[in-house]
Amino acid sequence: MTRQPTLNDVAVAAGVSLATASRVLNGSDRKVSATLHDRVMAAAQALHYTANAQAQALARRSTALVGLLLHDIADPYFSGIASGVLSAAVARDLRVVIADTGADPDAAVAHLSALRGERARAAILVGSRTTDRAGEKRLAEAIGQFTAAGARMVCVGQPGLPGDTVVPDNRGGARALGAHLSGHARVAIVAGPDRLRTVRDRVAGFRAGLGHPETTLVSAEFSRDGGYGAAAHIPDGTTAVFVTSDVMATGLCTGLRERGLRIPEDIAVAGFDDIPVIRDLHPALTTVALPLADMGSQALHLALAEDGPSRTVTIPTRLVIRDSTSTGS
Amino acid sequence: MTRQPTLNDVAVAAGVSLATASRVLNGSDRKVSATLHDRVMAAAQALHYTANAQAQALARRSTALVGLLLHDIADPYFSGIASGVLSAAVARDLRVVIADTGADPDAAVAHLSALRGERARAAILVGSRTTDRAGEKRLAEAIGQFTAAGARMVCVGQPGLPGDTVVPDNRGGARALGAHLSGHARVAIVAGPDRLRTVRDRVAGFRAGLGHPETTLVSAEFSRDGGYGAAAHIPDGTTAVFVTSDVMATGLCTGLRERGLRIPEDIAVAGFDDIPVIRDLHPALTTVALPLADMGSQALHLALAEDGPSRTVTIPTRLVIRDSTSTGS
DNA sequence: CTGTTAGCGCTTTCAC
DNA sequence: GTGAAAGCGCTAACAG
Repeated sequence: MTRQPTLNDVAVAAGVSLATASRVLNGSDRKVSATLHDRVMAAAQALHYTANAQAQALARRSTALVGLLLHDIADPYFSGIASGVLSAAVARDLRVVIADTGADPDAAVAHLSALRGERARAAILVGSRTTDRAGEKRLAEAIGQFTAAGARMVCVGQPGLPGDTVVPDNRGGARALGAHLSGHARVAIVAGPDRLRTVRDRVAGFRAGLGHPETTLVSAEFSRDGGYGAAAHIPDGTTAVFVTSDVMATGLCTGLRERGLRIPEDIAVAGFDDIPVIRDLHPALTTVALPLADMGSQALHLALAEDGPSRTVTIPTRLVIRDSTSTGS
Repeated sequence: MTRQPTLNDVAVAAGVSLATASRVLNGSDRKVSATLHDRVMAAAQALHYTANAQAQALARRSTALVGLLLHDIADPYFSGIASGVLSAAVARDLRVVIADTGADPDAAVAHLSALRGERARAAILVGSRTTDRAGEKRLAEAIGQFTAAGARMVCVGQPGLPGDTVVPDNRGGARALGAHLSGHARVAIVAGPDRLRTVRDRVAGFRAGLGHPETTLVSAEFSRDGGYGAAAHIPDGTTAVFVTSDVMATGLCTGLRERGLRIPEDIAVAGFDDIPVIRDLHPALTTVALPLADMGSQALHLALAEDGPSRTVTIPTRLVIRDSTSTGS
């Protein structure tokens, strides 16, 4: 546990001033003679010098930190987006501070405050789902304080909050899927919480594409278990189900199967998002594909904007028909 | 984009000294009179003051940062562990800087160096799989420099590197699975890269439990596609396959099915890890269960140790028999 | 109990 | 081209 070498140590070892050492080691436009440059580099190398990021941040009044707030990193939807954020971040030499917000809206508020303390350049909030109006308001307020400090806020998949937004074309994608299933007479929808704009858009789009009203609407948690539980509420005779997310659909399929229903012979099932694993379900799941990693990268790019007004990036979707609806249409 | 209020701003607003403001706002054991305390709190509240984490770190010579380095956050094995790390971190008021290391061993080296610059308290490295000896050596060296600075290093699922270690009982778990499949005469193993100790332990344990040699050993990438591709190399007549990870097994099942094989009637399949989604495969996959989130929390706890020698935590495993091997045994 | 003051390690004018 | 010195915002002795 030796003390980390400081820039001063390097300067002394190289026989130059602090300023010179700083100029050669940490990108400055000022010129330094080749001789001194090499001496400093050699000294830094020998001492295994690494600049103290905190001290730099303090002196420079800026950091390379970006916050990534997501509902649950273990959920493939979120980890897919996170993956895109991480790869874009490393390409831009940014560091990512990550946190799960879970079901608690105030968790996001708390993390936003921490990020403000860390002087993060930006924060990316992915699909925080808040249960209460009051919580949502506190969140909006926290975002306001965060951006007031000069930081950038990007929300992914959840429009309506201040800041930049990356949203899929939920309505359009769902409409295409509805059209795909429009041949079915008895259609059920398993929807996540109605308060979520995402859910509403997907349901509305699906209905528009279907062309006739669904026979059943089941509301459930936006999780695998939510979908699993919803299986019990699908009426006999239903021939197709649209589920507002793949994660839910995955659970639903298991639940339907336990009821003795065959997919797609007895009942077709389609989801939304295109998380990787659904092509390995049996049958593989029809879905509306989202470029998850790409959404993450785009969010990071928005996060880098120096200033300017809020922008919204709409992500196009793509209908992917697989075996879970093969007898449909 | 107003300037963030500083502690000095708060002190002035409250009419107290910098020191007093510091004492009430940022936990000190020193006592402050109730009057001043309240005045400071009120001022801080009014200004939306949040301490500059960098300045604190510099003055305190310590941070609340922990690094989390994983192969690929989009892989459910890693995101499961990450989830445990995050929940343990938030409970201890630690911040997590995350990065994917991918296939490149030097990515881990680079991130470790960045973490050193950030004066992170500890780093958790999850299953970095390096291809070359030289890279591994550079990694060990980077870990050496990291810990020399007084930071703690924890490796998860990958013994052999300096620092603390969290490893599952791969051998024991695989042995139980081998015993479960010992009734099969023609057994194949689909193994990840042989250079990985994890893979070797799982293969060795499985063989010990099986009690007789397997008929085929297929080597593949430690990924879904690796497993998928391996399906082509399973000889006809094989009645059971052990795959060294669930992610690979997931791909393998799809590949086998495309060959027209029924699971488990024609061929039983078993994996390892118990990632959440495998219970929703059809048939649900038999596996050796690992408490992924728990492993992550344990890693974080090891990361918090003040000092002392390296420790190793062995994680017990549990055989979970599901339908993919139901005709086996 | 409260205030003064010297740093923490680095960047950045401003002189030389 | 190089160096001296003044901070960046906060903590922690050290005096009162």
